[in-house]
Amino acid sequence: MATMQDVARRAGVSVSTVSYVLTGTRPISQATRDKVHAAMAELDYQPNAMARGLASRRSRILGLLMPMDERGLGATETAFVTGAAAAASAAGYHLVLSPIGVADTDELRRLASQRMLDGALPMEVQLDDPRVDLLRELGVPLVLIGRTGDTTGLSYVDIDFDRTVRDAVDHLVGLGHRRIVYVNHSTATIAHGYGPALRTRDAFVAAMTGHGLDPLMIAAEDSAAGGRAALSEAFDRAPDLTAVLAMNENAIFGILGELAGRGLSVPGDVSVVSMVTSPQVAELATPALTAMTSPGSALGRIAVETLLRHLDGGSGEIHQQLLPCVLEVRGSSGPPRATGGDSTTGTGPARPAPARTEEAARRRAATRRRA
Amino acid sequence: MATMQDVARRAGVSVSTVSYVLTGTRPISQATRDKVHAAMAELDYQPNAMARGLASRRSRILGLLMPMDERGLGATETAFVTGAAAAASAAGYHLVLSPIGVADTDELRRLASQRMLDGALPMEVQLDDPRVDLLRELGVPLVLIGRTGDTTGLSYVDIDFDRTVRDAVDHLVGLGHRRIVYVNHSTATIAHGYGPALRTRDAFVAAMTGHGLDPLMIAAEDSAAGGRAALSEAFDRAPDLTAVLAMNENAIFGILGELAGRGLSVPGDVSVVSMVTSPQVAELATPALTAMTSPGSALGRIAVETLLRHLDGGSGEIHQQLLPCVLEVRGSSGPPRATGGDSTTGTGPARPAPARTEEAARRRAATRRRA
DNA sequence: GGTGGTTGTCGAAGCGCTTCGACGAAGCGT
DNA sequence: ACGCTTCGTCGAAGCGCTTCGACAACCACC
Repeated sequence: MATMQDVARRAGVSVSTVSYVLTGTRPISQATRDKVHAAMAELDYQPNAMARGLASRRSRILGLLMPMDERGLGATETAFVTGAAAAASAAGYHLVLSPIGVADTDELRRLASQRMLDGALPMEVQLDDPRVDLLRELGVPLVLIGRTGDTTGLSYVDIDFDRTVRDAVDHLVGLGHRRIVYVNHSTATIAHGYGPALRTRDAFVAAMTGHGLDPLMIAAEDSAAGGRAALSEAFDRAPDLTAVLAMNENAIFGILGELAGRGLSVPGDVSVVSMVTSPQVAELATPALTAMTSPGSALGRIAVETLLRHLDGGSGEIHQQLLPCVLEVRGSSGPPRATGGDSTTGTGPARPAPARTEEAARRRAATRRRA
Repeated sequence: MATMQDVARRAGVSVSTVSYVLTGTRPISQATRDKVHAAMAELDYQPNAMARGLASRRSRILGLLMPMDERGLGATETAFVTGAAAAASAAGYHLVLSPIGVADTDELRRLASQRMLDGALPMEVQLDDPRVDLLRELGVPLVLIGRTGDTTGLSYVDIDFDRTVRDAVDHLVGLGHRRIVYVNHSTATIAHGYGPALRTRDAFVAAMTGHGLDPLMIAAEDSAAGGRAALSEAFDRAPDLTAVLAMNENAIFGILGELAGRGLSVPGDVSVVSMVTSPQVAELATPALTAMTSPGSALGRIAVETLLRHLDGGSGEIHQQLLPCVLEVRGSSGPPRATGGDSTTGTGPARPAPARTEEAARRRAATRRRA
C-alpha cells in the first residue's frame, strides 16, 4: 500500500504538495500536478481514509439512517438510496446505510460521537423523531427525508403530498368521478403521527371540498386483508362510489381482490389510483395501476446535495424542498360507469353466487416480494 | 469533544494506560481501571474512530455489499441485515451497508483500497462474482452470503437449498401428492447462473426421483404475469398436477390468481408451497401459504461472527455453513383431491364461463410492497 | 538475599494525512 | 530599480490514538 510519502518521493516533491494536488486547497502548477498524478498512477496510490479523516477532521462519510422494520424495503426506498449513493459517490463521499431503528439512539450516538459521520440523512422521519433531536444536540449536520412536526431551522426533502393528492383527485374528477374514497393507512398509524398519512388525509379533504365533493376516508391495515376490509367498509358507507384512491400500498392488492370478488371490473365499475407507487409495482396488477410515481431517485440526490452544501459552506442556508409524485395513467382508471351526478351504481351488478364469492376470497394478493 | 488526553489527565494516569483500559491489550489494575472509567464517564468520552483506525490500522467497519436492484429488499434480506448489524454492534464493530452493484468494482475498490473496511460480506453472490475476485486480490477478509461456483478457500453461509427442497417435497409427498410441479425463476435467470435457481432445480430433480416421481420444472418470469403463464404451462404439461412448489416469490401471487381464475381451490384442488419465504409474506395470501421460512437473521449473525473470527485469528479456519429453511405448514397445503395414483384431475371442475374468466384475469396481485 | 518472572504503568514513536507559516521567485506599478 | 503582491512550494507541527520498549515494584523460590 503506497503512502503519500512514496508518491512525493517519486514525483520529487514534498508531501504537502501532493496533498494540495489532491485536495486543491492551494494552487499548484500544471507541471507539478502532472508529475504527481503520474506518480500516483504508477504506484496505484489510494489515500488512506483514516489518516485523511483524522487530519482533516472530516470522514467523508454520510450516514443514511434507515430504520429497517421487518417488512423490507420498497422500490421507492431503493430508488432513493441509489440516487443518494450516486450523488455522494460523485462528490467523493461515501454513503453508508445504517440500519438503525428510530428509537435506537445508542447506536446512533456511538456512530455520531465517534466522529464517523460528517452528516446524516434520517429516513422515514416521524413527526417527533428522537434521532433528529440527538443529531442536533451532537451538532451533526443533517437533512431530513420527510418532515418532523416542527421543521424550523431544518433542511428537508420530502414528497409533496398536497400536490400529489390534488393531482390524483383532479385526475379522477376530470374523468367524471364524484364519489371517491380515499384508503389511507391504519388508524393506529395515523394516531401514531405518521406524517404522510396525516398530510394526505388533510390534502384529500382539501382537494375534495375544493371540488364541492364529500371527502370519504377509510383507514386500512397494511395488509391485503386490511384492503379488503376497507373496501367493504367503503361500500357500506358509500354504495355509489366509483373510484378508490389508495395510499396504502400493502392494502392495494386486497382492494383489487375484493373488487374482483364482488364481480366489479376495474376500471369499468370502479377506478383505482395508487399513491406513491413505483412503476414496477404498478405493473404487477392487471390492469396496470394508474399511479402517482414517487420521485425516489431525485429525492435521494437532492438530499445528498443539500447535505454536502451544508458541510462545505458552514451552516449555509436551510433548504426545504417538496417534490410531487407524478401521475402516470395506466389501465386502472377511466370514466365512471354512471356518468351522471349522484346516481347509485350499487354494490355491483348481479352479485355473484355465494360459492363464487367464497372462491373469490382466495383471489387476493399483495406481498412485498421475496421473503 | 473530550480526547484521551483529557481522560488521562483527569484520571491521573498516562494516555497509554487509558488506551490499555479501553482495548484490554495489557493488564491494568482494578483500581486504575475504575479511575479511568470514572473519568471517561464524567467527560462523556467517546474514542475518535478515525484516530483509532489510523493508529491500529483497523477501521472496525464491516461492509455489507448489497446490490440494490430496482426491486427493493424483501423481508428475508431485511432480517439478514438486522441480524448482521446486531452481531456487529455487539462486537463493537459498525456494519455499513454499501449499495454497490455486483459489477461496480470501482466503487468497491475505492472503499477497500482506502482501508475503510476491515472485512466484507458480499450478498447475493453470483456463481462468478467480480466483487469476490477483487476483494481477494486486495486481501480483504470476506465471508460470502451465498456461494460462488468455486468456493475453495472461501468462507460462506448460505441457505441449504438441497435440504429445503427435499423437506418441501417430502411434505407434499407425505400428504399423498405424486404430481408436483416446481416453479423456478426464469430461464434467463437460470442461464445467468443464479445459484439458488440452479441448486433448487437440481435438488428438486433429486428429491422427486428419489421418490420415484417425475420431476417437472417450469421457469417463470419474476412477476405475477410470469406466475400465471407458468401455471398455464404446468397444466398443459401435467393436467393431473395436484401440487405446486414455487421458488419464485414474485410469481407466487400470479400462480394463486391463476388457480383462482380456473376455479381451483387451494388446497382443495391444488396445494401450494412457497420456498424461501418470510412469514409476513406467507400470511398475505388466503389461505396463508405453507412455506419454507428462510433463516435470515441467523444467517446474518453467523456471517458476521465468522468474519470477525477471520479478523482476529489471522486467516483462521475457513467456515462453510448451510442453513435450511424450515417448513411452516399453513393453510395452502393438504392432501390431494384424487388420492389415487395417476388419475386425471383435469383442468378444473366445470371451467367457468368465458365472461367470468375474463374477470378473473383481473384478480391478481403480487407486489413487493410500497413502491 | 540473590535470581528470575510477573504485573502494572509510563514515555515516546509513530499511523498517513492536512494545514499553517514561511519563503524564494516572479510579476506589477511607478 | 524599488517595494509589493501573488504564486508555488516546502518543512514541520499536529490530528487522537495504539503499541513497543523500558522499568519499577512486587512476588516467589531455592
